[in-house]
Amino acid sequence: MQNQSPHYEITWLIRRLFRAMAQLADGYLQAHGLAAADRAVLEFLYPEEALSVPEIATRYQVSRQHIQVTVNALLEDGFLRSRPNPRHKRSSLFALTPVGRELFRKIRASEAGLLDRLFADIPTDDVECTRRTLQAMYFHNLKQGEIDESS
Amino acid sequence: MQNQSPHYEITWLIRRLFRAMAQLADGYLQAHGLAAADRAVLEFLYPEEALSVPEIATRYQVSRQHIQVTVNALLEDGFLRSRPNPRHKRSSLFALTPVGRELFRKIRASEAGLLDRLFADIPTDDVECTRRTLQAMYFHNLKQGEIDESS
DNA sequence: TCATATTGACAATCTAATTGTCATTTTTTG
DNA sequence: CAAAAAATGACAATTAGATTGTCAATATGA
Repeated sequence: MQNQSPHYEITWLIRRLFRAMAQLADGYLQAHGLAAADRAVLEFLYPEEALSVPEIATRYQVSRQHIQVTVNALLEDGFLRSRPNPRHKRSSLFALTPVGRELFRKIRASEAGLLDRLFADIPTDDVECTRRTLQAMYFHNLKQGEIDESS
Repeated sequence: MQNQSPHYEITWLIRRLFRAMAQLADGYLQAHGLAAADRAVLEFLYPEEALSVPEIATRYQVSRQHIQVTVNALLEDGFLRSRPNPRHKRSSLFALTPVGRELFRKIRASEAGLLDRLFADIPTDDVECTRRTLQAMYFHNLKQGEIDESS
């Protein structure tokens, strides 16, 4: 895989890194009894923003039904609370409870150790350059993929 | 998602880029009647290397049974051919047929247009820096994840 | 108001993958 | 060389994570 174009190599590496990261992530997510979709929902709500089920589904690019189930379970477990949606009377907004916020904080702490190892030998400048580049790719990519997020 | 640590942001972007890329990939893969695993097998065999089913499974980090099914189907479709394995008499090696090679070449051509758009506005230096960084992350990551590939 | 769209709930289905099992080699080791 | 251990291919059952379809109950907007 070495002698390909740099563009191709980067996408190849993104695929492999995603799989490797997902595999590592499974470990600590399972320890908390969570699935990847649960983590994604918590992540979307970790900023102050409260979102409705359809909004989360749109951002995560999955069906609203899937997120509905995920959110209902997180609600049941006390990680989320709902409050009225000023924009839509039937579809309430969801936000993290203190417990839910603490849970996501713990998940992030678990990840931190892995991240440190993953980036151990990478110079700071390269990290920043990579961050900037991937961000440009992502938002460029998204525009052609007909999404309009702003966060 | 902006005010996180750069490390965290990079992994966040990798997750999002993977999903966005996978979604785009589905389009042209389906057009060729292929699934992601098919593409992965073709990709592993696109270099001259001929591999056995267990070897491919190890590299792709999935169960050998899964790759067995995939390889059998690709063989049936005439994209792969088998030849004796000098290292193991029962487990034959697989390589691309000319048709299979041409198929993967076409897939890569379909991807090329998407890649160009994805990297359209990224300076060459940034591309190279990102490639180098992700590669370091991947191989660092893999070592701790008990894999020992050499390609 | 009335037509259209959205939402939540639930069921059925789908896909990609894992795990389990078994007979058949193959390899290793005593 | 013989016996034990491991690897392989085939097949079945199961799982996880998601989609799609449907429907009744609201909401929204012309």
